[in-house]
Amino acid sequence: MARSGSTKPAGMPAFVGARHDHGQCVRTALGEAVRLCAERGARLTAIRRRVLELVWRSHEPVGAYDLLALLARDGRRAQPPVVYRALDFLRDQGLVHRLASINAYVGCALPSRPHVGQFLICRDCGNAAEIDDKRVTNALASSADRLGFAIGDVAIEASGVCARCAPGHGRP
Amino acid sequence: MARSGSTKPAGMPAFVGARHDHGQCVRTALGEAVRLCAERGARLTAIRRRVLELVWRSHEPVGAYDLLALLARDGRRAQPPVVYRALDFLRDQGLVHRLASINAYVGCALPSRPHVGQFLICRDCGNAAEIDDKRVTNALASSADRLGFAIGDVAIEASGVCARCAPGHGRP
DNA sequence: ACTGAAGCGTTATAACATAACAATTGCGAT
DNA sequence: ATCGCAATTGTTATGTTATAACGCTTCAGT
Repeated sequence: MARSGSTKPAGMPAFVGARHDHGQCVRTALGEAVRLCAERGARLTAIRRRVLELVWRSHEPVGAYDLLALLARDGRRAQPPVVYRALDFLRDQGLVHRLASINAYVGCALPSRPHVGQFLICRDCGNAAEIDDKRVTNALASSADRLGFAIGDVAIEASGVCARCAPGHGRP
Repeated sequence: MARSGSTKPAGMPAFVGARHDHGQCVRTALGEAVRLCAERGARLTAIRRRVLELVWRSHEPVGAYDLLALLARDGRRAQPPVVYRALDFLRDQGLVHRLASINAYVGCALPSRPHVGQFLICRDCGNAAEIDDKRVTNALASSADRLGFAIGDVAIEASGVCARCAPGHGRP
């Protein structure tokens, strides 16, 4: 969260506050997505864009079938493959991450450069914060290296309780 | 693998060789399990023990439904909850880890003390190596700490290609 | 032996994901 | 402009993983 009370800086803060300007999060994310896709010649079609918007509805990771239900509210009667394909595209573009430990998807806070997502997932509020601690990835890479293991994809996910939800922290 | 060609030391090597004495792995793992459960007053019942044995059939993580099929070969006509309950127990006891990224289960190489499992999963041979690099967990803990996030469970899983399966490495 | 708790068997269903193929759309080359 | 190819989307069906719920059995302590 933005514990300092500051508004969102350029890099998404780890845990956003309850009253952060989420519209700004969404605008930034969508803007970046449009820009990056254009740059790459990737087609951010209507449904892909819509799924990305829906993923960004909040900082709480959302399940594929939840997205399906949300699309249904739009009047679309989409089937599972529609959502999974959109998610695949968005993941390929680095716009969305999948959290394997909870089978859910979350918008990427740092889509412009490739990185290994590290997530802190609050069991209470459900929010997920993406961090990018190079010490973690470097250490893992070095261990793998020593074993001659060539790393492809990495999933680093910690579940626990965020500061805002910690006992003793009066809910702000 | 046991790159040095040594036999299995006290701590399981990261990637075991093709010709390692797997019987020894199993005996050690089962022995430890019996000892730890006795120590804790936890009941390693027949089915739990059998599931643990089956998980230890190889170093390749195994799916719950695969275990079900293996149990069926024993003549048991077990239903999914039977396997999941056994796995839950074994996980509670730290005897088995779940790999969220591939929905599979693997025997714990270091069951006697609690630890955060870190896994390298080979896409080619399917084997999973458990490592325990404190730099990784310390770095993650420190990042979480700085955010006031209290870590509960952690999943760290890297998929890639192990040394034995690497191109250019004549299969031994 | 009695009893309460833990474990197990069983049925049913929930939740997550993909295969396969048809229909449509976008888009460059002619 | 329109042809033809490739990418995208629609749709049906099914596969895979996991859990809820409830009754019966077994075990340990008294």
